[in-house]
Amino acid sequence: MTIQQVATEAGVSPSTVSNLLNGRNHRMLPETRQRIERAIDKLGYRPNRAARQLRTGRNTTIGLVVPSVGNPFWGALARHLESAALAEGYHVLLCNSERDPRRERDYVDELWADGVHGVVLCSSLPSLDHVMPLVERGLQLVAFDRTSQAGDPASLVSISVDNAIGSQLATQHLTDLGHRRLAFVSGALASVNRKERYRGFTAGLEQAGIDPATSVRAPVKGDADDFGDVEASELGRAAAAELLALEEPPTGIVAINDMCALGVCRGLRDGGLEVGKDVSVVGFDDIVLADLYAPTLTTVRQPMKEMAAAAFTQLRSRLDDSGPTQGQSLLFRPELIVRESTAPPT
Amino acid sequence: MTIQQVATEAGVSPSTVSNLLNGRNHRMLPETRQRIERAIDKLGYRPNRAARQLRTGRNTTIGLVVPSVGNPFWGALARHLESAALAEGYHVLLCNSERDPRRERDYVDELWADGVHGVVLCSSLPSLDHVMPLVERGLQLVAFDRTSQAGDPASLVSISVDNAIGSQLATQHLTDLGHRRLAFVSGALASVNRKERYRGFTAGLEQAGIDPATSVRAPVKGDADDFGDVEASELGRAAAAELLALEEPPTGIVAINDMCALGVCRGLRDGGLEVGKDVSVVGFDDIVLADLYAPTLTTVRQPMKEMAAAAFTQLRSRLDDSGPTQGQSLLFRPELIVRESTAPPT
DNA sequence: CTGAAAGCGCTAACAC
DNA sequence: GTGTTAGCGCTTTCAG
Repeated sequence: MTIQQVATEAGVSPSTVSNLLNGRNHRMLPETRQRIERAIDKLGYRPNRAARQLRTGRNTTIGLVVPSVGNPFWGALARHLESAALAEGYHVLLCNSERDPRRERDYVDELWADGVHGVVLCSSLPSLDHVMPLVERGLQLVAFDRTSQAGDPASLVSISVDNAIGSQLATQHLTDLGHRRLAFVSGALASVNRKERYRGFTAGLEQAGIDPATSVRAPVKGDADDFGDVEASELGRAAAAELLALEEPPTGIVAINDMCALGVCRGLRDGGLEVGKDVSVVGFDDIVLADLYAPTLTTVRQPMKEMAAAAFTQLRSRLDDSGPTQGQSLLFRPELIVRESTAPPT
Repeated sequence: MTIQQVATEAGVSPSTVSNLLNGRNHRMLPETRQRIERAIDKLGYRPNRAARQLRTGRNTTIGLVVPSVGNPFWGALARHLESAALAEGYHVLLCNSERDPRRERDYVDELWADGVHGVVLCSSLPSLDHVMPLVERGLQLVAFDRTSQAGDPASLVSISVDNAIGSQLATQHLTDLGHRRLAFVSGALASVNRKERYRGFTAGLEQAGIDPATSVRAPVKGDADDFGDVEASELGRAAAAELLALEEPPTGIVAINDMCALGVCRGLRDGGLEVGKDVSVVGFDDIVLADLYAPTLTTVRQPMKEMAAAAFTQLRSRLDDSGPTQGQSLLFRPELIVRESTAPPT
């Protein structure tokens, strides 16, 4: 089923069919157009993308590289980005880096080799050097959940929630409730957003007149290898056990994200404590499960839908050349969602 | 960066480079080979996939169409399938149908138009008629989580857990504990696997000498529109409310999947009941969260990793022409995982 | 063992 | 308005 056959069927030349296919339909008689459309329908013709791409160097696929589809947060991003893309006739190629820098780079390379010119990269890495060569050759990059850094490519778009504010809100919520002994639970602070969340935590403490030095960041050990997402829950659980073993366990815990928070809750329960009573826990992300859990989880919501839509819009306008070529940062406002997992200390 | 430039650099012809690229390297002197490899490295050459595909009609991408990446169960499938594919140099293009039959068909069409010849389809639909035209043209299809049906294409591979046995195990577990008033909570029984799970439920009841007519399938209303996955939890929650309003509420509940079960637990809690004490709940899938929830969720585990690996292996061998062309069904054995959400009735 | 040549399906100048 | 033409980068006979 080629454009040639359609042309023959419609009694026109391939280029006329091509013109129609590419929206240059003012260039032909309405009746010609009709004939071509009928031929297309009759033959069930679909343009061959490989040929089209070979010719134009363009395509309508964008890449999405996420740390882990095992975490519903990233699943939600995928859904929303896909919806936005689909509505404009774009496709999304989803890649799962498992927070492995090599895999991340390999995927971006692969995407580029596949002719994908726009990628939404949810990178855990502080530096984007590993993808710079491609950016220099024209790859359009949107960094998601990672604010701009000094060494970033000039054309980079960054889309992120304000992580520092988010976890400061979380922390402040706990101090407002009267908690004084707080802990921050995370894996390695190996990514930009994690560092910022930690910064928000300490800022929140200081604001409440608590010396950050007296608070705990757990787990203290194992910072190097505990960076996963599915593992986030296991990590939270283990961290909770560690915290409970302290002389003066914290009464309030800020977790790096909801999966981790859920693990923390599990760990506290292992230790015989009741979350939302003996200990308060705050998460980050507001995944669907936060509202299902027992107790329901107080957390910091990221406006995912808006962020995903922005990511697509930015990418699209740059792929079109219709947008600015200058980089920019979009920082979204996080929102504290208070539920049952937090309460005044007993 | 074309094959021509590599050829020039290495002082050979493009076809020799192509031969090397395609594993026909016995056809050349070792030193020629060396020269070419050096040239490739030096120039950082990567074959253009579009061109290659245009020429050969083949590619190394497989499609995965899932009902919803918002459900961690499908996220887990994506991860495992991707791992298996990656190890063999294949890519996975993930598509999210949101259980919309039209979207499902459109995606399969799109994939085919993109030159994808193999698709893992997690279809909710009893009939695969909508993709038959493509199968007739050579699309290799693996149906996941959907057992073979009478009208299916002869070449179809089906990979699924034995759903009937799974939910029979779940039901039996409840009856063994002494429960006599049971309910089955699901959205519309619109898919093959859901029907089977329901069948397993009734089989389990009969085996325990309970008349299925006295048990409840909830929700009774709204069967048409409540077929989603993220919504599964909301549905479970609403269903629980309905059940509690009955004169004699069930003491044991079998849910269609874990997300739904989590919603049920939430709904029971809304009603002031304690799961694993006042009421027992069993899920299906064994998502990561089943073991995090409070109480931890008794559920039926699907051997996801093995199933995903099988899906890829089957697809691959058929794309290679190295496998059988006959269809086949692979039914995996589910496993009951007993946790805290089930206990004898009080 | 290596090279020359044809063409996959499409698009975009450029003619007419 | 519509057709002609020249490739995009690659693979694969078929010659040498």
